[in-house]
Amino acid sequence: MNKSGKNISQAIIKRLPRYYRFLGELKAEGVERISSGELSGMMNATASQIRQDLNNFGGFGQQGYGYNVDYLYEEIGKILHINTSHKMVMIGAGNLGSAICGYKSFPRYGFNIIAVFDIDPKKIGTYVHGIQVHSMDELEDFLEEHGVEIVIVAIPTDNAAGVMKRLEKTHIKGVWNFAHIDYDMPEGIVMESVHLSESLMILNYKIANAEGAGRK
Amino acid sequence: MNKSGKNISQAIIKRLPRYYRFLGELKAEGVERISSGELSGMMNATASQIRQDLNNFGGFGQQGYGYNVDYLYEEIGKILHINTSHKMVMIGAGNLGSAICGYKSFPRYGFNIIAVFDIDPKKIGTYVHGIQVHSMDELEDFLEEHGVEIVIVAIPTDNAAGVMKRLEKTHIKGVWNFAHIDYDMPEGIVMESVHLSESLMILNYKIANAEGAGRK
DNA sequence: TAGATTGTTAATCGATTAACAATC
DNA sequence: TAGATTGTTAATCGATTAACAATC
Repeated sequence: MNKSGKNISQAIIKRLPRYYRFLGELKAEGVERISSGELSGMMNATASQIRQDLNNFGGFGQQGYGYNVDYLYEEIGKILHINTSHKMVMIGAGNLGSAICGYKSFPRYGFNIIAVFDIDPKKIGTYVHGIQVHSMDELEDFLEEHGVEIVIVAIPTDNAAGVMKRLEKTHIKGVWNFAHIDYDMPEGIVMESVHLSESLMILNYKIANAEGAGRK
Repeated sequence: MNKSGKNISQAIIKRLPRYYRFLGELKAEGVERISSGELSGMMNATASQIRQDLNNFGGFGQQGYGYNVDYLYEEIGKILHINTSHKMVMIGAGNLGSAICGYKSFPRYGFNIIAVFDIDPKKIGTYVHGIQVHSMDELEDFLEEHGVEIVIVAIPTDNAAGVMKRLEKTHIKGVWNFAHIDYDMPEGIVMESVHLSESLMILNYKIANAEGAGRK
């Protein structure tokens, strides 16, 4: 899990994928080694924070040398459990659900959406980016049968709580939620939400309160 | 701006839209007043934090009574500058861009996407959820002419840096970015990013390291 | 008035940054 | 070896929580 069994803070977890992205870019550019100081310049973070963060998981660097890019990329990938296969299904064949089904880079990281579910009878049996749309009636059986790990929820708010209630009784491990809802999943099921409209509101706040927003 | 001109932390800003959402729900249910204690129960936050957060912007409550739901909803809406009209354009007529153009709730909050831009000549002149697709050649002129405030960027990573470079020379106020890129915008342009794949990686990490993930 | 609950100050907790000894 | 840079401990900073006087 991590170096000493100690708990990793949310703040650190959120930074891990960003480290992974930057290291991936360095790797692609053929950079062999990097110091925390150099990374800090690229990432708008202190070198100290980078070293602290990484040391929660292990001593990946070498004094006097820095970090080997390929190795560190690999190790963070392991921490994030990337490149092991993850079975997912999408609930909701609307605009957003379809768009996510079309994400080209997901399979590359081992994230495979193997089915879509929708309540609209007209959509059932059709295909979304090559993935078949099933009836919501089949949901629980399908999840069980295929050992689905992650369910993506991309449906309107009104139906969200009902779907969550169904999901909490299944053996899935995580919900990736795009509905405008908070929901307390039971222990054993993790939920990560993307609240798009909240993100837009934050942007809006920042625009209104930007340095010098009053001037000009 | 805020009560005393003091700086509002990122942590607080991120919570504001969530308060707004919960208050909107209470309002819809016809709840008239709520105490920080009750809200705290609903929102998984301490009553103390709620009162602290709100008091950065003003004394919206009343001792012995709590907060009037309608009034507080209204006030947070003002803080977030919701319900004033915001002109936006979308860059990228792909799956994600189209999906966001189809978001029904945006116009309700004053967010209006008035044009889409794409590099694909085949898409130019077509419509995405009723919004016309323009050539990228017209971008700068269009932004200037219509006084566009926010640009949504939903394009592949490869093209993102080039587009950001063009945007930083315009008079827009904010970028809502879905591309897998970080970019330092000049002062006066705010950027808020939604990194979907990072969110999925975080979910993945949490699943792997969930309490009892090792057991069963 | 008495009870409730805010607004706000003080205490605590946690996360970030700085410093430096260890070591490649 | 000397120089560089990590890993890690200590210091600082900021955010959260607790406490309570103010007041409706």
